[in-house]
Amino acid sequence: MVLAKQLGTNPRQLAEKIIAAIPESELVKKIELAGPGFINFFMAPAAYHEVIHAIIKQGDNYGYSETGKGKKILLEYVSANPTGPLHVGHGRGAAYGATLATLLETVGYQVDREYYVNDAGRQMDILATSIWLRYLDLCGEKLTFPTNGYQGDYIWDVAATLHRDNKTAYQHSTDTVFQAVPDDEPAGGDKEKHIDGLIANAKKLLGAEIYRKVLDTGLDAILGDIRKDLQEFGVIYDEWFRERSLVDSGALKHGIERLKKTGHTFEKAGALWFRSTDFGDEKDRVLIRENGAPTYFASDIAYHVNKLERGYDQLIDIWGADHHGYVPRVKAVLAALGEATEKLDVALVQFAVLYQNGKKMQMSTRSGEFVTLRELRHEVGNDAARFFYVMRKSEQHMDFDLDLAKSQSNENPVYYIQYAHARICSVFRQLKEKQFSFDIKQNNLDFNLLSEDHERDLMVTLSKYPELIENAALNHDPHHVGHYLRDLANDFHTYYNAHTFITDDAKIRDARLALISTVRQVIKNGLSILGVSAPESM
RNA sequence: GCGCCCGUAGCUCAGCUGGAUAGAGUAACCGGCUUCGAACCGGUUGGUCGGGAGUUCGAAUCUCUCCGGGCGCGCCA
Repeated sequence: MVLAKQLGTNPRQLAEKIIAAIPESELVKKIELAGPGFINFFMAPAAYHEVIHAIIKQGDNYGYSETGKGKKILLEYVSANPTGPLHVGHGRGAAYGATLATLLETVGYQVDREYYVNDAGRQMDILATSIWLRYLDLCGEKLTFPTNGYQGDYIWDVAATLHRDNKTAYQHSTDTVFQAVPDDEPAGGDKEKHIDGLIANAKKLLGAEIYRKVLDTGLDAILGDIRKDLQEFGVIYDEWFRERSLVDSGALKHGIERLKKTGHTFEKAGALWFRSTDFGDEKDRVLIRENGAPTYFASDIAYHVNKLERGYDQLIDIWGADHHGYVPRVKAVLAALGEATEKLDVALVQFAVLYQNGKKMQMSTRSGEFVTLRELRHEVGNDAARFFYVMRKSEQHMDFDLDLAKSQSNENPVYYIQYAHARICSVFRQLKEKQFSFDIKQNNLDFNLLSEDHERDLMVTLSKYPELIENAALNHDPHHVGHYLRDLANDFHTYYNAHTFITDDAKIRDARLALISTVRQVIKNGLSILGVSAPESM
């Protein structure tokens, strides 16, 4: 139909010519012209049998390909600020990134997984100060906690550790701590100026060394918690890249220098700027502030330069959708450096909007109001959480009903798929109990006996798996895998209810057992990509 | 105000590189267990694909515009 236009003929006539030109094949029973110009191929049964042989032969590797062979990808994901525990919003990026990484490996890419740790900058100062103020409270000081401080309970935990290990060694009177600090918002002041004043006093009173110790106590505790959380969620990393290391290694300076050499930087009002508008950004961006401190953007430039210099063919960043406005300026950096901007692919993951008791929940690390990823995992289990997250297209806004997730976990299609797997395992257990035996490797299996419609449907679905994986990987769309597995499980359950596998006819029995064992294999392979277990019973 | 993302069945979502009567789950109703696990299966009901215009032989899919929702527009990160 596409060609017809170019050839100036109508689609049906062209289709007839094409059909006439197609050579005969044993695998094709007949070819038909249909509708506005479709060509339908009716396959001979033997064509479907190929897939069973392929799955038996390839086993765990069925679905693998070498499309990306020799190509290296760096995938950076989650990278949440280490200022508090991961919440359910981060879980989506974690599940998406982990699944995408596995998918890309499945189609042959070499993938390195990386977490960028923002352990420098103002957020860290606010964290350290928040901890110290809670510590002072534990020392018996009476004080009003700043509006802009981190108010979560985990801050108390860190403060308690600090107090236990150091007693009152870092105590200062509330008067001196709040000396010359501008009023907080509730008192009619500016909350930003208020917290900045407290930070300045903390640094002055504690001295650089102790201040750093307070900060690191918090950073280590929180980052350690994040690592453990992700690990338990089956989300792994090859590298935890520290923002601080950019300064220590000179990479920050190096990144700025490289950008300077392109001639797209300039100085204005005592600051160093990047003329990102040369490359389509909305406005120019500051690299080095008037006070000499580099911006977060400067660090990020250095980080991306570093990534590029490590020799990757492709960089993938997974960010929360709230950072979408940041994409043009990072792309502008690549353009300025003469790199192809397509080399960096930023995947924006939309927020999960949480509902509890039918009401929308607002989450904020700062205010301490959030549902943690850990709570969710403990409530619904890792498998259900992983599957639920990755069932939705990443750029789709997602409604997450916590009550539903907790109370009726059977709503999650993951159980439907796992059940199919467990059911097949159960059939093989039954087989043993009934004193039958089955060897998948026997060479006298006769798949011509698989003549039922349900069996053909199953074989067709199974044969689509490798192509599905390829598409899901290359389009960065892991959600296709979940939907496919649901369809496969549905084909199986339908088959199961319609026919008996363990029959007295050994030939039919063996053929059917071979078929369902390939179904089990594909379910296992697919769930494995999603980071979900394939239980033998449930 | 400008920019990006989203809008498909009562609800939660697929389908979007243009193709045949728009699909699942769930909810509602009907039916199926003496037989390999009923956490299952079959069926019925349910849709102006947000509205409008355009391109095309053909539009949920591409373009424009409007409406509705989310997010972003710092010498914060």
